[in-house]
Amino acid sequence: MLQVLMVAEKPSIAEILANALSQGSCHMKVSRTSPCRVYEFLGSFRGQRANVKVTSVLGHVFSFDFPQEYNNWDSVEVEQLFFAGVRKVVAESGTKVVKHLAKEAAGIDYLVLWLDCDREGENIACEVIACVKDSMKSTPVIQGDKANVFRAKFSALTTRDICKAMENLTYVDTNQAASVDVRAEIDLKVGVAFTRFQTCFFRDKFSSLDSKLVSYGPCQTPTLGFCVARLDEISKFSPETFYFVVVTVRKENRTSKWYSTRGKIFDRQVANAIVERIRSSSSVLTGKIIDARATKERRKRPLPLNTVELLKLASTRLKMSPHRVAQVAENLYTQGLISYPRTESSKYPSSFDMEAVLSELERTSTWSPVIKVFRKGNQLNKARQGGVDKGDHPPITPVRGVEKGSLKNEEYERVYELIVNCFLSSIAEDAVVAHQQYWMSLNGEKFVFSQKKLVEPGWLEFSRSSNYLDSLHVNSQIEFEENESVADFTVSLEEMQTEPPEYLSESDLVEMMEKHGIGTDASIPTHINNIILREYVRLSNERRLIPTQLGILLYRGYQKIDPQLVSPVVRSHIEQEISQVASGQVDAMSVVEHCLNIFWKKFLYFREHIELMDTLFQTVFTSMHSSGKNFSLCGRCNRYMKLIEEKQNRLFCVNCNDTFRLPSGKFHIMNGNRCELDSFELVTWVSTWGRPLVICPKCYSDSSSDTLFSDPQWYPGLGCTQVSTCRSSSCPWREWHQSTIWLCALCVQQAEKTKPNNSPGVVFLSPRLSTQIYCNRCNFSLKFSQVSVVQVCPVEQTCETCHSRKLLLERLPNSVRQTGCIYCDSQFLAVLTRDMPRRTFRASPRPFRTK
DNA sequence: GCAAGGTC
Repeated sequence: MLQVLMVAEKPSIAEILANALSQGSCHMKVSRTSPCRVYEFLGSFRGQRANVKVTSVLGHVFSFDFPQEYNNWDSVEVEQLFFAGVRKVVAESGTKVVKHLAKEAAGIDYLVLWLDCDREGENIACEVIACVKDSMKSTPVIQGDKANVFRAKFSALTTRDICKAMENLTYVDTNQAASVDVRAEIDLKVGVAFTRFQTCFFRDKFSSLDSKLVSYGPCQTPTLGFCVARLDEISKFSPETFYFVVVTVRKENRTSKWYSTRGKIFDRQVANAIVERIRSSSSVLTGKIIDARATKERRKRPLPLNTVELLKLASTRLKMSPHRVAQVAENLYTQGLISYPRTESSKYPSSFDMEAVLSELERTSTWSPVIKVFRKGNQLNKARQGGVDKGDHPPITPVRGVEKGSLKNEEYERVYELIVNCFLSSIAEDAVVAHQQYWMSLNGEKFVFSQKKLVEPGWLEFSRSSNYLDSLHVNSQIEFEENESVADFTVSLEEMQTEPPEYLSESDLVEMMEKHGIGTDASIPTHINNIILREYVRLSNERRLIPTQLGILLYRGYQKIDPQLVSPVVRSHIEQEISQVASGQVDAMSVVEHCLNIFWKKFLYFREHIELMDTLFQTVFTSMHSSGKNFSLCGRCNRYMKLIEEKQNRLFCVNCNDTFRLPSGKFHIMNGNRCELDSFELVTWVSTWGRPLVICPKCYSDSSSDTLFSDPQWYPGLGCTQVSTCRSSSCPWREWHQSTIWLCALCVQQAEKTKPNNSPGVVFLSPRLSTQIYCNRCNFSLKFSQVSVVQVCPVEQTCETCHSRKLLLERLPNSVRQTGCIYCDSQFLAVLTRDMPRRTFRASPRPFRTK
């Protein structure tokens, strides 16, 4: 019997496929180790009996990365990244998948690939082939008569569509797959190179720039660009005052507002003159209706829904972030309730069965009244002209009818409802609005009054943009007749101001990104999220994107150096080149080389002119040179270094132009005590949680970056006195280290309970008052009573049970000497009492020095 | 530590 393996892009689709293809007769193979489920059934393949297995991957199995040696930021020249040979590595989510596929493909005759029908899908298809090539019965052949690897292309997860795809198997499109690799390599190299360079350049330069990463990306940066460009429009705007001459008419207890046909008047004097002229009329003033006109206006029904439109609508109407909407829609899709939610098409294919969707909805009690209304008022229209069929997937529509309240939560309900409403709107009749207008002449001035009324609601009945609908539901129209005289009115001036454009809304941004080809419909939400996370923009309560200072500076900097870097045009250009690879017109290698060559040159230019951006940063972010106060002495040049107290505390030597990172907390100067190793002046560090400790800024800075918390020799807070980095035996502060005992039991207990990442403090014997023990992190503190001399025994004499260092005591009054462990020896515990008051310590503070 | 693209 033939052995056939089918692979989908995600587990949920594998399940749907298996059920559809086996008519529900498949069974799930249970395996704890597999990352993805496997379904099995007996069926047929190409006319033969076959044992069919259906499983999946979890998106991409591989991703591109630099070889290990390129990962060191300090040793790799950034420019070299452009010439590095990148390799495909197993992606984090793919580690188990590789083995899983190889195992399931053992001995199969045929492989059928059911990945999503886009370029990424073709690329993943190739990844799957790479994983199974050594397991299949014979070498994979992906084309021609001898092919044993096929591609199934489906556009909806209905049984009908799935079976149709099965009957029309095609081949993997390697050109499309290659185009994805091209994009990946270019994005990786360009993004990483610019990001590393910018980050390193600015990080240690500006004290108040506490962002760790100053990233650049071919998608995220142009996205930021859109937001700042709008800010520019807003700041360039200068408001203007304008006036309307208004006549308020009362008739049968109702008022109507009539506007002068002159429209906006920007000159106040002119506007006043007009009002005065009417008011000062010598005769009794009456107006006369000189014209009445009724017209009808068609409001076209919306186009069928695609992803971008869904993201926009959900942001404006449901106030949901694009990121969240994408997640919810994806879920509705995998539950089989809506069609594939990532599509660019806004035109139903000719085969699309609207009636089937309608009757599916009609089966539910929630939607059946709505469908009834629909059938009564609407012909089953073909959707409006003007949509495009991108050939990927059909527009987003409901697939199954769902009762209200049966979905996971409110968000799901609302997104589903939006999709149903959009579907109904798209196939309903156009709406018709009656437009009634009257003209009146008053002392030579002409005024117009207009009112609208919804005559045929059409699609508006299903659209939830109720604001618009409400505005049309006027109680009743006010009517006038031609030649009618109007006597009861007042004339006034209405003052208004032109308004600046608003910050970009999420919905606007999504639209602009789509228009310029920035990101895919699946990744647009991620990019928006990204620039928020990096603090280049922030999201206002009205879901508008407001650039931050950092975002603005970056944008302006790129504009000064190379405006193309923030321009969407570059991305579009790359996309075009890639499309040529996808269609097989150009080979992948030459496009990679061509594009990287361009960006390499851009990089060199950018690096050469970075001071243009630097100047901008200097105006806003405080430079190290001008901030901070003179503090302790540099061990190299013996001049004062500046202490900069920000999120990340630092000491900066203006003379050596070097930065030393300090832990968080407060610092005091020590009177001239120097580190024996590097001559840097020692400082006292008072952390927010514990006791003061002495540290050497240089030793700390050097050690803190590469020391692991798991190293028992290093616990933050141990200060200069810790063993692993300080090799000086004559340093007087080594005494501190010599008095350390072991980890604080209370901290350890606490860490086990709550935050395992927080390393515990260390208990040590007070060097000043040798009858006290305290922890440098928590407020744990002990005091000896009836003991005269206490010392910490040498390192070699540790407790066999708990590894803490033993203490030497001399008991009063007989001066009996004994050694033991404070944690394990009961006789020790007897002379220890808990020392409640928390002591504070200060190492001879003195006034700050000045230059 | 860094991109963008899948999906979890």
